[in-house]
Amino acid sequence: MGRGKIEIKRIENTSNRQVTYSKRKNGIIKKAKEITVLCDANVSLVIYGSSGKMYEYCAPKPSILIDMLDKYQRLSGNKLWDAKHENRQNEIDRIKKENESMQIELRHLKGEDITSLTYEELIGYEDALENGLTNIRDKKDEIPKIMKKREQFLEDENKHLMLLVQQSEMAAMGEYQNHEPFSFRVQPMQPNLHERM
Amino acid sequence: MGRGKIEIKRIENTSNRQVTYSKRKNGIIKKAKEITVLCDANVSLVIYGSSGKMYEYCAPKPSILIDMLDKYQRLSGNKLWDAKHENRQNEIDRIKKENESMQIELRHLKGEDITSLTYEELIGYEDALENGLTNIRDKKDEIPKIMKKREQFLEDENKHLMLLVQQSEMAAMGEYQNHEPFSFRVQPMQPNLHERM
DNA sequence: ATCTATTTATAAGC
DNA sequence: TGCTTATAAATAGAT
Repeated sequence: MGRGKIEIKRIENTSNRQVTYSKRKNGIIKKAKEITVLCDANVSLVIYGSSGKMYEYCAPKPSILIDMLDKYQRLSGNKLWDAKHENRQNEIDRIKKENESMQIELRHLKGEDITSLTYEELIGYEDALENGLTNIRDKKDEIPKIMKKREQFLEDENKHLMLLVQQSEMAAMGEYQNHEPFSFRVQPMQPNLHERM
Repeated sequence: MGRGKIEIKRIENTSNRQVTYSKRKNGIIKKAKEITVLCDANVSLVIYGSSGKMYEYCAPKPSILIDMLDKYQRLSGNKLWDAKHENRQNEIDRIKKENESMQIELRHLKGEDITSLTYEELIGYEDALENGLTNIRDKKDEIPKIMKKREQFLEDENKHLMLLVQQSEMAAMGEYQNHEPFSFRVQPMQPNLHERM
């Protein structure tokens, strides 16, 4: 419809294509709006020109779009975002299962809900608990030793500092006598000593 | 465009509205296809007539609808299904966190990764493990008792069955002599005895 | 963008 | 629905 008839095939001339795109896009949007009011239909319309990021959209209300598409999915059987969701749902299911089994294991280790366990399972848990207990106790027993060591270091550090203080005082007295500047820094011998045990 | 001009407002006559809907729907779809070919644009189009469940859809390929809408979301800032997804994502995050902390706890209970634990935490785990161990051992120790009990029952049952067998044999001999039918069923005394311990 | 000659879409009728 | 046709709308090409 226009000065000349055109074939329905890609318009090769770029600027022509752009112009036609723009005109027809408006036309479609207009039609969409018209059918919406004339026949109280719901229309969702999204158009992208190849020429970039332009898009247009039209519906009775934007907020309905999602509902329309939902409906579309249900009626057509075509999956839109459901496909995307499935993965997530699978992930959720998987994690939930993992979660549940861990919860059960934790409860069992705490000696809860063990009525249904077999003798073999009980032995397994017993071993695990004994093992854990051994490890925890070993670690726990290490700590007093570390503390003792630390105490020793602190004592040594104290002595060292005392010495430095004495030197400092002597130096200050010397400076007072000689009017010569003299300074130094107090450095801990064990800089990492205060880290967590 | 037609024999007469019409105002763009709801067509009150129902059958007229239906006809117009149908015609214009086809028109829009045609236009959508045309612009797709002419300007290599992407068009998604979903239409619902109020009159029911009818819908139509058009795009270069159905499969890209989802991508188009994704793009639309990103470009327009309008959230379509993202809103729906957010909930799920939150759920995943929440569960994952839960999962992780359980995993850590399990490892700690097994005596792994305990280097960073404080003395107090170690004591906590020690208590928990001792407690669990007590419970598990109690349960474990119960089992031989139950087995003994079960044995006893089985022995009793055996005796009972022996008796019945004897009676049966005697009855059979009687039947042989009297030619009178005589039957009964052997029932266990403890029907639930074979359940899991 | 704006203008028109033309093509297209479609309202009304059957 | 489908077909027809007079007419309204859309738009291709030019400005």
